[in-house]
Amino acid sequence: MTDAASSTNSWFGEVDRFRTIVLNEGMSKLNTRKSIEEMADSLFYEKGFEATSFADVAAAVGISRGNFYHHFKSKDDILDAVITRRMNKTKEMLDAWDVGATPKGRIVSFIRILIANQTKIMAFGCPVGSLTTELAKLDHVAKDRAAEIFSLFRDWLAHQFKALGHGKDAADLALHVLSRSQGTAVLASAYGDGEFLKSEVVALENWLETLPNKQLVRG
Amino acid sequence: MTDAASSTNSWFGEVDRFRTIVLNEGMSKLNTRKSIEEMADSLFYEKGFEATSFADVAAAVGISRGNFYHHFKSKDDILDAVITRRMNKTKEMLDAWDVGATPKGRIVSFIRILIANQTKIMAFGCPVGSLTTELAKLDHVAKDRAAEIFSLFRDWLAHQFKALGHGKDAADLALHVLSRSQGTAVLASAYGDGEFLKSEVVALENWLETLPNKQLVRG
DNA sequence: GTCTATATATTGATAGAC
DNA sequence: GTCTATCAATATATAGAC
Repeated sequence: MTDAASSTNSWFGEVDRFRTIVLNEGMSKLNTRKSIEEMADSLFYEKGFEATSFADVAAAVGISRGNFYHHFKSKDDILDAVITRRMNKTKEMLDAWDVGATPKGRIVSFIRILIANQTKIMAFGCPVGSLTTELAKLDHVAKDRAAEIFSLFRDWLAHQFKALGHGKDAADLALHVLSRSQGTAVLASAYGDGEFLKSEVVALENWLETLPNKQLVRG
Repeated sequence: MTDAASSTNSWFGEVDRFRTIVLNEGMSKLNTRKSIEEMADSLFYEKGFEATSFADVAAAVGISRGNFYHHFKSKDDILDAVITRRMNKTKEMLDAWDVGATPKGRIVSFIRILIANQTKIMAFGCPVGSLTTELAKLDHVAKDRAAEIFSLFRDWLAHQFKALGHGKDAADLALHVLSRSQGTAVLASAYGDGEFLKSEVVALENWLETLPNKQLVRG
């Protein structure tokens, strides 16, 4: 696990359904906005966007609801900030994976997100997949922006497959890996089944290993 | 497409984001409950459970909100009825697929749900996967009952794989097919990408075709 | 920048007339 | 069985004191 990865609270960490009040005492002014983004990120993931109210976020951060609107003008405004935050965290994580690894090793890093985040995924599913699905149902303006988080992974994966010599099929292979990981998250969450999650990770790594070896490019 | 399948409004039919009022004139009393179940089923699928209000369902059915509570005592009560309805519709569909087909042909029928329901899946995802994910986040008591819809498919698929001679791996293969279809639905919905959906269906059918041929049992 | 108080709309749910 | 009227709670959002 990289530092960039472990700092992303919506992807990592322990499940806590009883989080209530996190006091804001002594917090600098600028950091209040960051705190709101961080807690909204967690709550949107763990409760869903619709089911999370301003009161929930305000209570979790430890500020009043009124103060809230000094930092964000609407709920959609927070959603936008959360999506931006997730994109930045994702970029940090992918950048960290790029250091000192082979293309195949990087793809394995991606696959093993499922293992690293197993507890949260079994409780809340995938933060990206569940958000895009909810925003699709709401016909929300931010739906496409949320899908761009997927695109960060997709393009990064395609880049790795290109490095492995799958120039022509790289985009398809990237979407395939993304799709397999999404299905695993949905079922692991529905059943709370960690063994299934692990077995699908093994199956996906085996699939990767038995891909036709086009060529090996050090990247 | 079977009759049982095409009568399930939450799985089939055209996307209609502008459905508003469906008049209830001349409807018999007993059918009002059924109408509520049917509209709630559609709306829970298309808007999500949390985002669907009593007013939404009542307006769609064409009754007043007050009348609503004569048929259901709470929102959770409707959810329960919707889950029961979906389980019954699923059983009808699987029973229909059992008639006059080989085990492999039946599995193909399942895989091609993605094609048959492509329009709705691209707009709203999979009705089962999206509901279980939402209920998991809400920590809802009906979460496990919703997952039982998955189990109907899982057990039915496992039965087909057993008939194909995969006695030992039948359960794992069933979950794998379920997982692949879920991932396809999530990404097809996030991107609104029908070409990706079709290509994953082809890939899944190819996977099925290249499975080691254990034995062929007519079922 | 943060708070309390408040406005307004909508939520799930109830009471009682017809 | 269906309706109108209404409830209490909560939602997003605003106004203004400190």
